[in-house]
Amino acid sequence: MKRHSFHQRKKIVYDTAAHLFAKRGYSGTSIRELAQALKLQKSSLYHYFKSKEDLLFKIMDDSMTVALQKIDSLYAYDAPPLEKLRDFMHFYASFYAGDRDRLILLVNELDQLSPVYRDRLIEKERHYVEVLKGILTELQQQGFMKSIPTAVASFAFFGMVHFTYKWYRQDGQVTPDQLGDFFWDIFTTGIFEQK
Amino acid sequence: MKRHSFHQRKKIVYDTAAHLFAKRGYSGTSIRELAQALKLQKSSLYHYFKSKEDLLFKIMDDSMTVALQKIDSLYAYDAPPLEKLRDFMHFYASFYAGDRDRLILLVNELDQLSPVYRDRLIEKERHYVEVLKGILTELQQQGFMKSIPTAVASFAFFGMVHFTYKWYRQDGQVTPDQLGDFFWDIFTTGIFEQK
DNA sequence: GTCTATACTTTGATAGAC
DNA sequence: GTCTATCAAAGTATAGAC
Repeated sequence: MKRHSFHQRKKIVYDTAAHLFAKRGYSGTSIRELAQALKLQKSSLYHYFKSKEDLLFKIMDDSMTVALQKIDSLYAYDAPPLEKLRDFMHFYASFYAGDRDRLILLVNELDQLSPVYRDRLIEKERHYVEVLKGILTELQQQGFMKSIPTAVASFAFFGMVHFTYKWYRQDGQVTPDQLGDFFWDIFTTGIFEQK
Repeated sequence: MKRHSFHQRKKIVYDTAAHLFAKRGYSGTSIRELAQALKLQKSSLYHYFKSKEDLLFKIMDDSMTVALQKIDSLYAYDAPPLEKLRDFMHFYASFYAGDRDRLILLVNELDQLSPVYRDRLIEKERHYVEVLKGILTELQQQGFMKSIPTAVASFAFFGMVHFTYKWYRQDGQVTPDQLGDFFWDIFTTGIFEQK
């Protein structure tokens, strides 16, 4: 560890923690185990975070912040809603296919945080949903979309994407980009053959 | 508690455990907390299960067994694949909308079990997936379905349904049956307006 | 920054009286 | 079947030397 800079070491600590938390759960992972994985003593870890909860929060917050920045940058320009939807889906599907550990934490471990921390993340989470709902509303107003509630449709989409961590493997036959294509296809026109 | 039969008491214990495990996670819930919720002493609980892990396993196994029985009974008769798909989706969507706690455990806590227990459940889980993949394969052979990989389509569906625990509330505006309709609609023909 | 040593709490589980 | 009492192990976190 000493061969790296503080920032590099910190990243290793956080990545390793994210990996263990994702694999065995936040509550199911002890500081001891994290220390063993890093070949450090428990006490040494507290140089990189002030508590276990603080560690989880920072991992999750960083991940959401990065994702939100990219999503927002997708909308700096004014595109037609159909194009926005396609971009959103491809970005979202591939972003988390590329960082499975973080996806797992964001989906599963939010409730492990105490209210103060949790509320700050829920607000960001809401932002994701609102972006998609906004696009769908636009699509409906322009007559492109069925009259399904935008909330139901949004959560159907997030369900498809978030669930990928249970089965999708990046080293398999389907690339993240293809995955985005499949999801786009299913979500917009369904699995049935068009007549 | 004493006013009920052993079977009734046991059900209360297991339901309460399922609720706590779902809410705060298996690792995040202590036997102490469960005892408090039931107004019993910790030690008294061990009359109903032999270990915490045993408790989790039994809750999950019971739930999967019931679901599998119902799913299999849906296929005792020979229906066209289109009808099977519709039945499967409606059953699945409404079954777990009605027992949110169990759904959460099945989706989230499988990895908390040691291999011996886990493997038995994974086998049952595989059965769910195989049923749906089988239906989709039939649909493809008969030319009703696009050439999307059946695995991707299956997991897209399970993602939509499993994710409901994050947002769907039975006391809201959408009934479980309507939810099944919406999912059917999205999954088969997508959110876009048909031309 | 990392170590040793330690404080203190909470954990799952058992023994044995009633 | 529920209780009191108790245990060993594991949990998070801190103090202070180097």
